[in-house]
Amino acid sequence: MQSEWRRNGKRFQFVTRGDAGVFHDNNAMRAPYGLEIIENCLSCPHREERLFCNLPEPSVKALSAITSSASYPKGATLFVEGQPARGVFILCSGRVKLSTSSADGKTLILRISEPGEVLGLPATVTGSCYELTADVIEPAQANFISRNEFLNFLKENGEAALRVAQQLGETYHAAVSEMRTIGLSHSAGEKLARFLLEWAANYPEDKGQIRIKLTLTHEEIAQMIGSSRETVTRLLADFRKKQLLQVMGSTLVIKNKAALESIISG
Amino acid sequence: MQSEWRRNGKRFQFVTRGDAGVFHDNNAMRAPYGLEIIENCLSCPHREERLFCNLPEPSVKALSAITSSASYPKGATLFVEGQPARGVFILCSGRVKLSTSSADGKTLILRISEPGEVLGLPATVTGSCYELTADVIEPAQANFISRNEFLNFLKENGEAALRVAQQLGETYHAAVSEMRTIGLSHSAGEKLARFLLEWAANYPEDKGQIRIKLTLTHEEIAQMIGSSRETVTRLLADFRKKQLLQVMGSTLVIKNKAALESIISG
DNA sequence: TGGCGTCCGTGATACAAATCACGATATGGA
DNA sequence: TCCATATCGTGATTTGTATCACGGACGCCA
Repeated sequence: MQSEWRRNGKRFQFVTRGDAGVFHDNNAMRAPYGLEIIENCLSCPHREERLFCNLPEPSVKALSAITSSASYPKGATLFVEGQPARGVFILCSGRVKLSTSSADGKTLILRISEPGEVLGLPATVTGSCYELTADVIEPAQANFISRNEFLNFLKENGEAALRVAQQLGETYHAAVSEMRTIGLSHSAGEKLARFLLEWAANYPEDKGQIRIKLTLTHEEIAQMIGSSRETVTRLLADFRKKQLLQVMGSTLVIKNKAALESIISG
Repeated sequence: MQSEWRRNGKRFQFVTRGDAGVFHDNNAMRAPYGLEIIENCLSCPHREERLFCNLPEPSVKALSAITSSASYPKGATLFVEGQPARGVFILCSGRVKLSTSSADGKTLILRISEPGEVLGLPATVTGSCYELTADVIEPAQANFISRNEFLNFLKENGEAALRVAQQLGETYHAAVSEMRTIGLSHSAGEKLARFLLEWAANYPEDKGQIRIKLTLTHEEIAQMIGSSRETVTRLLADFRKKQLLQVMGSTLVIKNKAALESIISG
């Protein structure tokens, strides 16, 4: 199995060993991203955390038998939009960017996946093509399960199938949420405020202030809210000037949550 | 069970008989939308079409035992965004608009549901709140299954759970597709072209021409592509002037599909 | 150490599209 | 049939923000 892809004007080549593939950029004169099969792991720290927590013991064993773990460096690509679904990736560590892009190179990021999430699930269960591209933005370790084995497993384990349905429901929920920030805003400022508040929802609040970690470039933020890099820069500067937030490296402190919320109300 | 909601400045009251509820607008001085339990139907024409086609016979029986059918007039609301999920609606006939709206009344339509689709599925399986509002735009008949009974059914019927997962995957796919039209376009014209082509994908092509039925107001189209009513009117007029399409009442003929596609690309 | 690539900051400019405002048509219920 | 309401069509105006252009800061590697 070997094929080529184009994305953002760069040429990509698909390299696979076993079933878990990884893409590398042929234009960059570097060694191909290493793909290292670590083990048939039973002990991923997130194995039981979300998708298959508390499954009956036989199911867990059956699952681990078909799972293979691999690690991916920053910049690696788990799968590409439009490519027939090979299977699912259960993210154990690191972070992965899920995006789609148009013919002219514009990119829309739908989601930054955290450890514990399952990537490629919708396409795998429906048997269609991956609808998004998954790029590693922080060195990641992931468990791969091929489509056939995964579907067979689900057929045998009704409980797991229900879990999968739930995970899909949550994924959909997140997508709708993302659509709201992009589609219901009158201005870019509103979009950015919505984005920051949603991002902050995962962090604890301490008397009106929230410290959040935002390891994204302005460019990437722009791609998440559907605006340009420059406006993101300007808006962040603006928010800082208005004492709404504070930036120290990759950590961002929301100083005035209420004011941010009032931006999205009008 | 009785409660009130606010949406777009109007007051709604929730009326339920059995488990299938319907909302009506108290400001309109009309009789409440009728909710008429027709039968515990085994014979919905779409029962077997999508979600539960070819299930083993006992499963079908179990399903029909917990299903109740009702009909809803135009303007009725099956469920409202933010309301705890009561169950799923399997649409037998008619069409339903799925939307979300912001505090200031702006509305984003995510999808127009056709017969055979299952509404409220994501929220029901995850046990959260409906993330969208479902309004009937063409008189509809739908089968309702309450959350508890539906989940129990899924636990007992692994095959059905898998089917549900697939349906959810397709729903997600459609959502991503919608995001692309809204998020990846540079201009409103591009969005409209994307929307029309996607809509036309369900209709047969006859030597470059496609006749599609588009029973949506300009306002609604605007809410689907995230722009204003006026620009939709202007753009449609523009497209007609350029011989890209032709409008006769609620049917729309795409005369030059290639040209529409070229709008998207550049 | 010097070069190179990526990322951030900021000005000037142009243009698309939201908004406002109004009239013309359709539509549907009493 | 007639009136009320929804929907459409179009002009004038204004504003937000994409885009272009450039310079500076920083990290990385030869």
